[in-house]
Amino acid sequence: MKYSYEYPRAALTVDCVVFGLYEDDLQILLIQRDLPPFEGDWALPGGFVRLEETLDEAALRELSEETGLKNVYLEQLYSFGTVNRDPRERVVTVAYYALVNLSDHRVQAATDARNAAWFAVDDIPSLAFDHDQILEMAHERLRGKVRYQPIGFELLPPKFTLRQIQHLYEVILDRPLDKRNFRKKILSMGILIELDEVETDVAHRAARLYQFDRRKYKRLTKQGFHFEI
Amino acid sequence: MKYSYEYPRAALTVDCVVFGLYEDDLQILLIQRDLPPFEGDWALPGGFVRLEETLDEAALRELSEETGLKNVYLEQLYSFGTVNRDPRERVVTVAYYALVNLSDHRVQAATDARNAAWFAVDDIPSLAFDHDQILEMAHERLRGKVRYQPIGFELLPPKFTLRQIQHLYEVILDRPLDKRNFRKKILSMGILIELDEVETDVAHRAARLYQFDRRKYKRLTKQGFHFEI
DNA sequence: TCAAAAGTGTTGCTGGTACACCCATGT
DNA sequence: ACATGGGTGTACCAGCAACACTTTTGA
Repeated sequence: MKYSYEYPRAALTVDCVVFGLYEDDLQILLIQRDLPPFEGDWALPGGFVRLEETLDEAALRELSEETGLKNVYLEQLYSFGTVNRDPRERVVTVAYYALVNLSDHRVQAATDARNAAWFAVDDIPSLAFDHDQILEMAHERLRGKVRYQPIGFELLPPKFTLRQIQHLYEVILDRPLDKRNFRKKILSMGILIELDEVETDVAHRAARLYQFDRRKYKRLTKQGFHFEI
Repeated sequence: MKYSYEYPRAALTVDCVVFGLYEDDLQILLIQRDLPPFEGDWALPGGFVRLEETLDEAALRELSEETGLKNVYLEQLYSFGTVNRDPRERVVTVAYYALVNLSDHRVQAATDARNAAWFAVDDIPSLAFDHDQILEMAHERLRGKVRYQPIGFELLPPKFTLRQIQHLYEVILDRPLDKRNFRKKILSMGILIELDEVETDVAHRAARLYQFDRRKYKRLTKQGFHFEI
């Protein structure tokens, strides 16, 4: 009890909704709490903001500490400040969402190490605090933003097939897309690099691999190009 | 100095970017600071969050206290938490933006009472703290959101002409729109109520007045309708 | 040879854009 | 009568949606 202030202060935390794509599911990463309140319940990874770090830094640090994840796409979502969202005292949280590529196996291993687990977004246990609400908003934001910003690529490995991107959009937008129209559209944007490689270890015709061309995307954007699915 | 905690805590504030439309300009409301730091500089209205109020409540309270504004459209923008954004100590701010209807003359009067003033967004003095950056983000958000959510009406009086809406969009989007196409589009959405009234006190043919039909908009939205200019 | 997914074009329709003149009203 | 903005329709074009079959590959 060494830090005193003239007026009472809320505690400040960050929480992260981490999305990953695993086979046919959009998943999120949860941590099982080992302390009250909500002991044993699942919660979003997160923790207190330190005085010497920015909000973004706090979110990245907590992610790394609690889940081992690094180099993820991270974006601020919203700040939640209901008076009684934490039963102990007033806590305001700045929520973030992150997109990670699950097919990178090191990521999987890193998260296995702790009391963290992946859950399909449409099969989530009830969460601690107001984390259900945070998750809901993050999911909505992802569904919205994925359509007009090329953030979907963050959920895929660096080299991917057209089928994989289409599948990603189908899972996130929760509706089927026409194969030919989808290919026509995404290729016509000119933001994919067609590689001289095909996928391996598949029991059928191997599909061509592509890469997202970030430089070209930025260049086009400056010229008024607008990504949209 | 009566409130002590085990770990140091950042102070938490809210700040509001208040937009209004006045003739040919999109304007924002600023407060002149009468205390250091940045004494005499212009800043966004805002202040400390109290423990017994939510973030939204804090923003509404500060707006009311500092500018007299009530019943405004308010939406959370982003939280700013750079370590040294306030030279005194660590302060994290949750920024909001508000849209007000300036033609309501009581609003004008209320804001005249204090050291507050309206500035055209493209002629803003340099602001205290990181408020330039907050303003920039709010402006961007407004430009983006006005196109796919019917928030523009918040800047107009309850009864308005088609010319006024079009002008609003031209000012915010900063480009001219075709009169016939604009009218066709906005009327075809079916979210305007055509009144049996026309504007008064104009030195030419009076234009018909319309009202935004919130109920109908909500109904249509539930049926999958998507507003877009 | 079978199973599985890759890859590929055309047509119709919808909705956006471009564009100019007459009308109503107040001064 | 004139100045000012109100109000209106059409033609073209681009881009979206719907739709099915052949090819490649590994098992």
